[in-house]
Amino acid sequence: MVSLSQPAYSRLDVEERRRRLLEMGTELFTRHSYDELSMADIARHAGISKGLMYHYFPSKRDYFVATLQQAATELAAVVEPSGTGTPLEQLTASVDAWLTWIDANAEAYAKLMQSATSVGEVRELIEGIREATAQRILDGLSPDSEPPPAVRSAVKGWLWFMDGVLLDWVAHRDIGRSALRDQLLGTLLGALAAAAGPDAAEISTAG
Amino acid sequence: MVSLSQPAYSRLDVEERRRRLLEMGTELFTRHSYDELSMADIARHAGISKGLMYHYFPSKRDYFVATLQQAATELAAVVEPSGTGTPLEQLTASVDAWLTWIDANAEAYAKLMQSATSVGEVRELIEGIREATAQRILDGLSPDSEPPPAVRSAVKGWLWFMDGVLLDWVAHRDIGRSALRDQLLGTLLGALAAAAGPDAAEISTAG
DNA sequence: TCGCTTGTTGACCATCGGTCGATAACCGTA
DNA sequence: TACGGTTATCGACCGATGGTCAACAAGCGA
Repeated sequence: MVSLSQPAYSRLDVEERRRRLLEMGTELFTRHSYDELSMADIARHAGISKGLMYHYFPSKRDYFVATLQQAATELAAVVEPSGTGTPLEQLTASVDAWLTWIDANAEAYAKLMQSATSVGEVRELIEGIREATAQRILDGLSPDSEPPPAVRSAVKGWLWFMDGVLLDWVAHRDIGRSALRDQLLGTLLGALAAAAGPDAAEISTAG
Repeated sequence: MVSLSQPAYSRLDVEERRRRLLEMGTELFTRHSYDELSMADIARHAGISKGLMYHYFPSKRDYFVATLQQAATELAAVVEPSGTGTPLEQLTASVDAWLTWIDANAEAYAKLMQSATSVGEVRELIEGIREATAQRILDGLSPDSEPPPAVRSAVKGWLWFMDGVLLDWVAHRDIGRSALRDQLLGTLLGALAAAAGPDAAEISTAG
């Protein structure tokens, strides 16, 4: 009477299990915030024991970050400049791709930005992206020389500007995508002009 | 032998105790991050029991937010526009005051921004400040009419720009305060120009 | 000196992230 | 079909944390 014909659980291939857990995680974490979910919750939701979660992911944070990795790499590929055209053209294309992606994944983007609230790793991840992007832009501006502090500051700040505008955008949705792209790029030029000093303000509009 | 002449603890007036706890908190939280400190730690540091902490503050988050309140109101008063002069002059003064405050409290500012990482309430607090500030600026731009989406977006994004630039500033400290102020204001003008459309870019430099 | 008010304590609880030895499902082999 | 080894999986357990609460006692007024 004790032994049932059906096994108490089914063994899955490691990669298969891992894949399922990640898939489920991406969905769970877009619906609930990081600390709304306990590992016990997640495990229960997956129909496995909590211990097994830790067999596949060393920590809750690791699990969370891993669920973002997929979207992150996909996103990085999209924004990656083509390598052809002037730096400004490349940047325009990148921003355009970036906006298109967010347009389609607004919820995920907002959730990501908000999740920086709970998970320090995400903040570092975002900060890392900003840093790398800033470096690319600065390289495009002056490939060889060290940029003046004001220019570095302007580019860095502009990336914050983008996130602020984009969060506003996904919240309101009352601006066209191409108009927004032009506005973003225009602001970068304005910021660079301001960085060059008030006397040089006409530089940005002259070119 | 059991009873000592000295009492085991001393009773303090409620407001006095609360004041001390807040004062100690502001100092503790600028040295350690939110989740580096447990309530037990804090209580031990204050020489009281953990239970008493919860007698004065309903939760750890509440305690944390309360410690920020003091600095936040002080800061709001500093940045509050004088009410005299043109909107641009008022804004200039506000930014200047803002930079001066950060110059003196760089550590606290960076810590605050970073602590948004751990405590959702702080993020909401910052977001609330941005919202209110944006409204003030928009009122200064066009007191009566609803601003166009692009303008609202530009102002909102500029406030993010500020935080990005300021974090960069406190990290590097390689820009003069007045130069930075001019750069910030110049960027706002550039952002507004970009919001008005690429054709109207000369507006910002014409004035 | 007594008794009341209430600031204060310390034991206690649920939950969380995380660990680990035991168990049993599945596969290769005979 | 039975067996044995591999290892995916379980579930009991741990220390720490945020939070609760009944009981205690410091200080004050009568």
